[in-house]
Amino acid sequence: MSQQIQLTQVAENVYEIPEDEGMEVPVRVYGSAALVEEMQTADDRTLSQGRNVATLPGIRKFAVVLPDGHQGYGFPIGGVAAVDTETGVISPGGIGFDINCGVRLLRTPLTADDVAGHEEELAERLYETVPCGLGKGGYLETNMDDLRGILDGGMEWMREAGHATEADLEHCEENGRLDGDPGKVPAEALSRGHNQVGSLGSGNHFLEVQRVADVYDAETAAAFGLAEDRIVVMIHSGSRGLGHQTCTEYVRRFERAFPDIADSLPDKQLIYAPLDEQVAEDYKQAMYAAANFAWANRQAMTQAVREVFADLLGVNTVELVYDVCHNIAKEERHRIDGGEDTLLVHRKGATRAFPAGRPEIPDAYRDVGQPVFIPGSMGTASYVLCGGERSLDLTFGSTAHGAGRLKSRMQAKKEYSAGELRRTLRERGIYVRARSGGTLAEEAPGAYKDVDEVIRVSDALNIGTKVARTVPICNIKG
DNA sequence: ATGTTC
Repeated sequence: MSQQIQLTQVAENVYEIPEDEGMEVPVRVYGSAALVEEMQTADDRTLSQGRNVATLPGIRKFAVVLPDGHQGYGFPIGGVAAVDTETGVISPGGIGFDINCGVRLLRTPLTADDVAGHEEELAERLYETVPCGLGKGGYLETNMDDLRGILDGGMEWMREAGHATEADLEHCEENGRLDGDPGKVPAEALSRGHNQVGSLGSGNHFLEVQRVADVYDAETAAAFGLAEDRIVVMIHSGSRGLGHQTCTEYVRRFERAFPDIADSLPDKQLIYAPLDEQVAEDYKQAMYAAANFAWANRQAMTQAVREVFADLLGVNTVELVYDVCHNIAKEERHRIDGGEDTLLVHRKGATRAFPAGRPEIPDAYRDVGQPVFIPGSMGTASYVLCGGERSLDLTFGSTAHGAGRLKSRMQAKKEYSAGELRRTLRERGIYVRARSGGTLAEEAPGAYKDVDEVIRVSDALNIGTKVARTVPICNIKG
């Protein structure tokens, strides 16, 4: 059924779908031969979706598919589309249903020896303290007024309410706040979100206690406050039901407002709104408000982690290294063909990876480069990278966001058994506490690409360079 | 990803 897309190799780890009829720009695909081959298997729509993205009005330079690219709603997950802010469009599929899904890393003063023997207890306490899985309940109790404050203020509201420090804000992309309008968030999204502040969610979301197993770049690691054997905590979560409902409703609004656009698309899921339309601006404002919610959510879980580490291990200095978004669109200045332009950069399953010097990077890291966190699949390694010097030229300042799914959730559920996975992990000293066995099977390492390979490509291309590798000690998930 | 199927 699916038509085979022809790729041309242009350099080591760099491939291209040449521009042809209907495309505004070519598609750049970054990956090793093995990773690119996985995108070319029968019925895989990653590359045809990449090609569809290249037809978007106002898209500049090239559509990007990253080494972890796999098929998603309309757009590939692991993709970047940068559009002109005047002639371009905004597309919910280029941002993702989980608005401002992202990853934050916390560092503790502990080493592996300090937590030895406490692994299971730690997993249990974290599991009890951070609501996970589908449905209602968050670590933080919030009413509707609080929710509006969160949607407007993000991490700033959290600080004013006593749930975040100034240092937390300073170590967050955008300082944990974008200028959105809570009034543009659909009422149903509000009702789904108001009691989910500080909740993990399901699927590939997790909270993991990790040990820094390898350091590749000691100087940069030191700048990030990391060293070998140090205990860190990684949180991967997003905007829960609120972001999902916001995306769903604006997809519907766009379809209704622009039936002619909907009819003309190569894929219905590519639906977009021209940026000069009011509904495009409304979606952007709602998306930024939902992004603020996601930051508050990750911050609330950070407070839960602090509570557990203080109670259980007497540790009162759990500090935020950084917090990255991997499902968002932001206006940024980029150089194309010698000129500098303001572009709306859609990153879906793509992490901003700005090199040293960019004004967006917080003071603490500006001379080094932006920290980037890339979780592997459950039970494998995760990576800390640093924004690379070539990222602005190759990927609009972006790199991958994870291992990248290889098998569908349904296929994984058929192939793997939760009990066996739990046993295998435990034999390796990793405690996994999950609310649902189904989720465990869906997230089996075999369902994902090889994260080491994804990282190797990012490092070799110098879009995000290797700083450290972390391995799990205990993991909680929905 | 998701009150996992409007």
